[in-house]
Amino acid sequence: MIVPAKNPSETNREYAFRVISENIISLEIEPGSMIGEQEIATILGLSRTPVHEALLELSKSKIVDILPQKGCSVSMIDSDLIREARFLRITVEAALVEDACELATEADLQELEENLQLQEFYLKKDQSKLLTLDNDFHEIIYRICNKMQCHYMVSLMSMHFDRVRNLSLRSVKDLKIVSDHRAIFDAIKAKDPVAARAAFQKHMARFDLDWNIISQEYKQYISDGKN
Amino acid sequence: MIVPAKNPSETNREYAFRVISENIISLEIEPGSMIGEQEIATILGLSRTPVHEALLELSKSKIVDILPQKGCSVSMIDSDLIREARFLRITVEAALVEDACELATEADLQELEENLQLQEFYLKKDQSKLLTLDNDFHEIIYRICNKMQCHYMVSLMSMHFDRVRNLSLRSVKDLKIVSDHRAIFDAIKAKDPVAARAAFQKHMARFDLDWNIISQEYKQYISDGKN
DNA sequence: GTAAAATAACTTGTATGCAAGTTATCTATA
DNA sequence: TATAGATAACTTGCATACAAGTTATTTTAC
Repeated sequence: MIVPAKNPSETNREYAFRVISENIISLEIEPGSMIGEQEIATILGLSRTPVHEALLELSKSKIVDILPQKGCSVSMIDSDLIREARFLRITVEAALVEDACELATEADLQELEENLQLQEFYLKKDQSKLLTLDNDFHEIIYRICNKMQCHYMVSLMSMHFDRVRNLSLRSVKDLKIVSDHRAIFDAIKAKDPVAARAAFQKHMARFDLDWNIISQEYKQYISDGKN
Repeated sequence: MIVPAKNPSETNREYAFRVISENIISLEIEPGSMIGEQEIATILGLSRTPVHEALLELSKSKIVDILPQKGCSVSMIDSDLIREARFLRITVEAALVEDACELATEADLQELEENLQLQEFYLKKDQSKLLTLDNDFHEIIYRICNKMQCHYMVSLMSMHFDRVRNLSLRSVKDLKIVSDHRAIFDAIKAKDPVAARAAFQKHMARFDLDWNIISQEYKQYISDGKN
C-alpha cells in the first residue's frame, strides 16, 4: 500500500478516504483482498474511527464490501457495476457536453485547451499522468455546467470503471483517448452540441472493445466468471 | 421530530439515517435549523456514533451541512442543488424508460400496474402516500434496468428535489402525477421508447411550473433569495 | 487418527471520553 | 453605559474501550 503524505488541510477521515481510494483504483490493493480497519489505521498512523468512516463512504458505491463482524474486502471487478458506472457517465456527460456548448466561457475553453496540451505532452512521456488529466478534463466540463454535486456522485461510482480503465491503459496499446478529448473540445468550442454528443459517445464506446481483452488478461480479478 | 420504531433488521446507523432523512424530506425538521448529534442521539436512544455516521452520509449530498466544531444544519432549499438533482433524475431516468421498453418482463409490467392502481386509489384518499408510491414507481424502473446502484446515487441527491415535491403537493392542487405515470407505463408496455421518453419528460417538466409558486409561498426556507 | 466441542483470536458496531475549536455569557474596566 | 477580555458552555473530530458476532485453533472424547 502506497502512503502519500497527509495534506494539512484535510481531516484524518478525508486523508484515509483519499489514500484508500487511490490504492484501490491503482490496483495497488488487489481486487478481492481483505483489508482490516485496524490494519489500515496502523499503516496511516490513525485510529480506527476515521478509517471506519472512510470505508463506510466507499462501501456506498460498493467499491468495498463491509461484512459486519467479519471484515472488509475490496470488491472484485464486477461487470454489472462497471456497466452501471459507464451508463451513468455516458448518460450524464453526454447531456453535459451539449450544455457546455452554450455555457462555456472563453476562460473555460482555455482551461480545457491547457489540459489537452498536457495530455498530448504526457501521452508519450508518462501515461500514468493521463488518468489524472482525463479525470480533470471531465471534471472541468461538470464545473462549466455547474454540476459539481453530480460530479461527486458519478465519480464515486466511476471507481469501478476507473480500475478497468487502468487495466485498459496497460493492455491496450493504441490509445485514442487524447484525440477523442480534442474532438469533444473542438465541438464545444464550435458550440455544436450534436457534434459534441457524438464525439463523446465515440469516446466512451471504446471501452466496449477493451472489455474482451481485459476480461481474459485479468481473469483472476473478475467476479463470477460470466461476462 | 417524528420517531418511528426501529426495524430490528437495521443497524443503529441505518435507523438514524432513515429517521433523519424522513424528517428532513417531510419538512418536520425545518430547512436551516440546527441539529446536534447529541440532541438526535438522545431522541433516538442511541450514542453519538451512529448518528454522526448517518449525518456524514447525508452531508455528502449537501442535504445537511456539517460545520466542524460548530454544529450541523439542515440545508436551506437551494435552487442550484434542486436543479442538479432534477437534471440527474431527468437525464438518467429518460434513458432508463427507453431501456425499460426492451427489458421489462410481464412480471415487471404487472408490478408497475399494481403500483399505479394504488396511486389512483390514494389520489383522492391520502395524498401523503403518493410520495412513497411515486418513489416506488421510479425505483421499479431502475430495478427493471438493473441499475440499483444508480438509483441509490440519484435518490441521495433527489432529497433536495423531494422536499420541494413535498411543498408542491401542498401548494399545487391539480396534480397530474398519476396520469403521467400511467402514460409512461403505457409506453413501456407498448415497447415504444420514443413515447416513453416523451411521457417522462412531460412528467418532469411540471416541476418547472411549480417553482414560482413554491418560491413565493415558502420564501423563508429558500437560500439566498435569488431564484 | 478423527470428529466434535470448547476456546481463543480475530472482525466490525457502538458507547464513551477527551481534544480542539466556536460561541455565548459574564466580568472588569473605562 | 459601552466595550473589551476572560471564561464557561457548547459543538464536532478522533481515540479508545467494550459488545457482539465470526473464524481459526486447540482440546477433548472416542
